[in-house]
Parts: sequence; C-alpha cells; structure tokens
Amino acid sequence: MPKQDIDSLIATLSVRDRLPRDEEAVLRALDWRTRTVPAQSEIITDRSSPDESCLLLDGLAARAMSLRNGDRQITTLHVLGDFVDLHSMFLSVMDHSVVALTQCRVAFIGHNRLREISTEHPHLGRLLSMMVATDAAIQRNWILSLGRRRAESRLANLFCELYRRLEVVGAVDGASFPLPINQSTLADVLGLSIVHTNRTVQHLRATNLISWQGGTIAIHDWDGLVELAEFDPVYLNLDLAER
Amino acid sequence: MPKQDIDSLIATLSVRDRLPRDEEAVLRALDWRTRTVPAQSEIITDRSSPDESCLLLDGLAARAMSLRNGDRQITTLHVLGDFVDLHSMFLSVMDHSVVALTQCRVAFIGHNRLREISTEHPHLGRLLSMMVATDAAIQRNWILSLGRRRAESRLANLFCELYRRLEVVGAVDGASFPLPINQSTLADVLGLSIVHTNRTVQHLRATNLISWQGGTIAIHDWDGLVELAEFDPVYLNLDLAER
DNA sequence: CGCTCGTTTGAAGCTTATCAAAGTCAGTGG
DNA sequence: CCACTGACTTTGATAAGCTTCAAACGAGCG
Repeated sequence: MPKQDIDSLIATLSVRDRLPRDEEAVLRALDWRTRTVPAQSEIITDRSSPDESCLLLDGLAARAMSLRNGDRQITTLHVLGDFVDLHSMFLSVMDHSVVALTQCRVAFIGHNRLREISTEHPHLGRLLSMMVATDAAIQRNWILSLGRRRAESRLANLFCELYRRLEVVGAVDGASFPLPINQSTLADVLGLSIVHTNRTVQHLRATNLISWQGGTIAIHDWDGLVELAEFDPVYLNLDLAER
Repeated sequence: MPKQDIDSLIATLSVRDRLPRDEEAVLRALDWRTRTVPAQSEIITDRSSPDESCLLLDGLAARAMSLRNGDRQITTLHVLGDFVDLHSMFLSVMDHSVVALTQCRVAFIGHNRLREISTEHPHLGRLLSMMVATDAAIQRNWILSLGRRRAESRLANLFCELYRRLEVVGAVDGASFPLPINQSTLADVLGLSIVHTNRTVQHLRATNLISWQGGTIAIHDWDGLVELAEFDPVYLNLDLAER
C-alpha cells in the first residue's frame, strides 16, 4: 500500500486525540490488504459476520438498511479516513450492509490483528473505540434531523457536516467539496422521496446558499447554511481542530 | 451498593458475549458510587465533560437533544443494565443530555478506573466497546424507523425492541413490560406530535395488538406486532440469548 | 370542589409522498 | 453528424400523513 494512503486515517485520529509517533508507526506498519471496488457494489453484506474491518482510503461509502417494500435508508455516509465497519469487530452479525456510492479504495485488516494491537497499545485501542463513539454521535445528530428537522434544515445540516468532515482529511477545495451521488441516493440519506429531495435542493439553490453541479457542492453562504441547519459541530468531536 | 444491583449489567453483557468469572468479579468489585435521581431531572448535562460514566441500575432514562424552537428528540431509551454514557469516556464533550424519565437509581464509575481495568483485562475493555457498538446499532435501527417507517410501524418497532431488551434483564412480566412515561415523552421518542402519537397508540389498541394502562404495556399479539414493525432483533446483538 | 396534568377529539392546514410526464444531457451506433 | 437511448432531473397535479390549534374530557389531588 502506498505510504500516503494511511494519511487520512492519521488525520481523522489526530484531529480528535493526541496520536503519539509510535502509535502512528504501528498503524502505518500494519499489513493492510487494499482493494478497489466499483461504484454501487456492496463492500460488506448485511447479516454476514466479517472477520476483518475496512478502512476507506478514497471515495464515498454508506451504511444502508432496507425495508421489505424496497425503501432504503442510509444511516451513515463514510468518507476517506473513516473506519467503515469497526463495529463488526464488536458485533458478531452485521445489522446493515456497506455499499460503495462511488468507486472506492478500501483497506482491510483482520480483527485479530486489531485486537492484538489494542492489547499491546491500550491508547490505540481507545482511539478505535473513539471512532465507534464518534460514529454513534454522528448517528444521534441524524436521529435529531430525521425526527425534528424539516427537509431544508436536514439537507443544510448534511452539507455542513460533510464539509467539516472532508476538511479534516483535506478533501475540500475552498468552499467546495465533492458529492458525486445522484438525488435518488441523497433521498435515501435524507429519508425523503426523490421528488421532494429535488425540490429541497432547488430551494437551497434559489436562496443562494449552495450550488451543485458536476458532483461538486459549492457553499456560497456558510453562515446562512449554518443558521438554517442549526449546525453545531460539537458532535463531530473535533477538539484538536485549529478552528 | 447491594450485591444484586450489578446483576442487570452482568445479564446485559453475558447475553452478548462470554463473561468469565474473573471479569464478572472485577465488575462487582468496582467502587461504584450510587445515587437516586428524581424523575424528569438531568443526569448528565449537554456540553459538559464528565470524568465518570453512569450505569443505570433501575428506572428509565433517555438521551435527549433539542432544537432552538424547543422541539426535543430522544435518541435512545435506556433501561436497567445499560451504561448510559460510556460514550463520554471516548468523546470529550457531551453532544446530548441524559435525563431520567422516571426516578432512577444510577451508579457512577470514574473513566480512569474504567481505563485501568480495560488495560488489565483487555477482553473486559472490549465488552465496554461492544456496549457502545450495540448502542450505535440500536440508533441505526431508529434512523431506519424515523426515515422510512410510518408512525404505526415505528411505534410497533419500539415496543418490540423494549420488550426484548427488558426481557434480557428480567424486567418483563409475561407479555407485559413497564413503560411509565406519558404520551408527550413518547412523542419525543417517535419524532411525532403528541396528537399523532395519541392516534397511533389508539390504532394499535384498536387493532388489538397491545394495551397500555397504568404505565404497563401488554402485548396481545406478538406476531402481529413483529409483522407490522418488520422487527428483526439481529441489531440487538443477543447472540447468546436462549431463543 | 376546583385544579392540574394528561388524554382524547375535531377541524384545518402544511409538509411530504405519489403518480405521471416532460425536459436535459452524455454516450452510442448508424 | 444526427437520431436514439438511458439515466437523471425537473415540473405539475393530487393525495396521504402528520402538525397545529382549540377545546373537551377524565382522573388524581390539595
């Protein structure tokens, strides 16, 4: 695996806790098994019992769950630097699937190996648990969104969150960030119909908060977006972030 | 602390993983600081930075988040045996508050002590992480509910989940379990208005799936409730449960 | 007995879903 | 070079689900 591949994980961790040199070295020295998966493919199957966990090196992935009628809900979006299913190390059977929304590069590492390094380096083990907990905090914010925010605020919130998370791993470009998904997928994140998702996006455009073309979101009015979203990044746990 | 107080934690853990005698002994020997808190009081304040975690020994508690307009969303219900904010061990600032929905007995234990025993007993540390991960799985199911299930199915799902979780800690009585909250609180769980919550409850009664009086839910038709809810308990991670 | 809190009912309105069709655009083959 | 195709976005019209407001009802309590 190319050396810089692990950089986004290092960035994700070190913005949230101190990451000593030796622990960083341990992570870099791990025997990651990398793979490239095509867009729309399943990285991890629902109801399976993986014996390894998967780090996202590049691309956009999602946890997805479905109802019998085919309705799909995406419960978390994953960006580079995210451990996509550390959860499977602690839960024996997957309660959801993980799908690649774009082409993704991923790196696998065995649960046994992760358990070994957690025992040898307890602080590193705690960092892994912190990622699980951060994940859960992101999910809680999404529960608040789905339960109590209306469509527009919900979408604004998503854009704010993605901007901040992508910023951490150096994947934003000024006030723009990549979002190479279609509105049908976005609807599955928002818990809305495609039609209403489209109308909601159009309204954010019309009020000049954002634009969205060619798979890129440009934020034109960050303060306005934050206001509409009632966005407070505490839940992202970015304590050591510079701002 | 009376000896049996910790039993519900032991039950919660041992239904999900093997819990060796010595680890159980470690948990029982911990220097828990117990407290009784009145209904409606805050156990942990939003935006605070606790240095201890809180185990629920008795009663019903909830993670709560609010919007500026006062709308409240409950993101997780906690029952006896649940670690209410293990998350705070890994996240420095609380992204939500924890409130007692009924009078609660709780037991606090310092984060430092938890870190010590996690280092000395790595498997026990992993059990703690498993509780965080189980919590996250419960939240994911709730995201699916809020995003894609309509009110009736959402409520049915909640009742199925609570029944199974309370069963683990021996808090059900036949086909009944305690739910000593009012419909306003239930509305905050479901992400609905009080009025619609009331109508949804009445519909479950009218179709003879459940009854609800005096703070007790009686399930009259488990299979019907499961069917309506599309309830699949995989996400509760009850691997070692007998059924 | 009158209060208060919680539940229930009714009516109107808003947000979002559903259905159907048209518009746009990039890619493809004739 | 142009018509065709298929995926995606956009628009319009109607309906369903849920919220809001207002008021009545009921049980427990000082």
